[in-house]
Amino acid sequence: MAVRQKAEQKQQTRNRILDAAEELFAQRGYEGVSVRQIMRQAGADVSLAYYHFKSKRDLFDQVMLRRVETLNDLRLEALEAVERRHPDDAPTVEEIIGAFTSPLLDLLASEHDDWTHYFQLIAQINSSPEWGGELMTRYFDPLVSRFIEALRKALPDVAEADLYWSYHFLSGALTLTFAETGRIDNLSGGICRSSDMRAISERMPQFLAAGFHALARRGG
Amino acid sequence: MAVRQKAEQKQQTRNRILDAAEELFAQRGYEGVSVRQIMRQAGADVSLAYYHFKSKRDLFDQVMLRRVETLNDLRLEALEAVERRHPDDAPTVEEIIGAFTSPLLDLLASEHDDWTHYFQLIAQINSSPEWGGELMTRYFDPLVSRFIEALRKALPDVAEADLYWSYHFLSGALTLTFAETGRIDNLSGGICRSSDMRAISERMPQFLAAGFHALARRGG
DNA sequence: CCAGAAATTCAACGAGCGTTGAATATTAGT
DNA sequence: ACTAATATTCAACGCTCGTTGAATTTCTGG
Repeated sequence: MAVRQKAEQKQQTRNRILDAAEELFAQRGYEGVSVRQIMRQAGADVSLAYYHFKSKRDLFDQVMLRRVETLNDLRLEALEAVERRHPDDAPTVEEIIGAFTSPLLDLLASEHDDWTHYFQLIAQINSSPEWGGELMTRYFDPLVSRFIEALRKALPDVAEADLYWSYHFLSGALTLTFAETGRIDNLSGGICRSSDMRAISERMPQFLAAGFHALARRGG
Repeated sequence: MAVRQKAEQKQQTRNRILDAAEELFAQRGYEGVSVRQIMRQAGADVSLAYYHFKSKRDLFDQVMLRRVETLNDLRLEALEAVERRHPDDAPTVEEIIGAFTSPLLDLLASEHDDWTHYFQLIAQINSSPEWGGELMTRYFDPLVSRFIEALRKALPDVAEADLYWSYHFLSGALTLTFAETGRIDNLSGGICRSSDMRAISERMPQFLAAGFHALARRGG
């Protein structure tokens, strides 16, 4: 039964290319990596990249798209689970932020595939003027708006501007943390490790929820 | 009196090159910009770059170095001013964070030169695995350690790990905010603007100080 | 088993890259 | 005014870049 063998192989190659591209883009950025380097790492000929993808830029977009739906679905699911646990009242800010962050931690702990490089890539995109505004908006806006709506319910008296700025600070803390640059390892002299997801999940939602409440008090 | 004319002109050219490099590196990253593009924007010949600087990488390092001392001095000065106002007790967390952030706002408001691109560049460096760990440590570690020391005094019962993680979240929020990617403009539909420094200075220290206190309560 | 499709390789293009050494214009010291 | 030092330009090097079209191997359907 060698049926469907070719199509499977094609997907497999395509994924090997995407894996290599994801890792290298995450490490050195879009412009810092050549198609030749990607294909060398993928163990395939240069021109094969242009059989599977339209251009270098298209390859980059497909790297982004491959995982974004999974991520958004998991986050939405986590938020809905939290809301189901509160049929009458609103969930707490900390619970909502937990639903936003814990899927990232779960994915990093997954055995099937490695999300490390994907999160590093998003971190770089997010703080780049060239890509940050547009790409992040395109891929994450609907989901983020959904979370902000939930946060608005949890903080009924918060001013709109305070809500968006709070989310912005959250976004910065989140992306730097998952960028895993090793900065905190250096700075703390080894007390903290970038890769210590347990330490992060125990602290980040608490830290950020307190920030949200502090700004919400401003308006009320 | 045309004395010293040549040396002045040299500094002027050098600064034109640094200005162009700073802006382009900030927009498209180190690898995304060629020496030729920089020199075109500076209005000078390509090879002049190699008269003033050893290499592209050296040019990049000098872009970093040109402003880092000014920035670190202002921040240290702001911290010491805050401490002078508290001869007996410790300053509050919010005051310390204010000393860390307000120099950035002051510099952005300065008329003499434009710090926008420098902060954008640092934001990208900070969240890049390639540069983030090492470069940030090299340029900012002594100053940051000094601030962490002040924060430790303001939060006497805080655990070391909580302190470093809190600073890490602060660093993420800060760098994304000064990256001015326009993300918050898109997301908020115009309610918030990346360039609204007043809105930032009114909110960021408060938000972050609340986070520090929340984690400090964990240990105590 | 054979034809046609599909996946992969080979070879090359024009362009831009970082960098250099020699030539030239400009200024400084005497 | 002349010379030496300095600042800037010109021309080119070898290399890698993104991309393409044709050749070739590998699999599929009848």
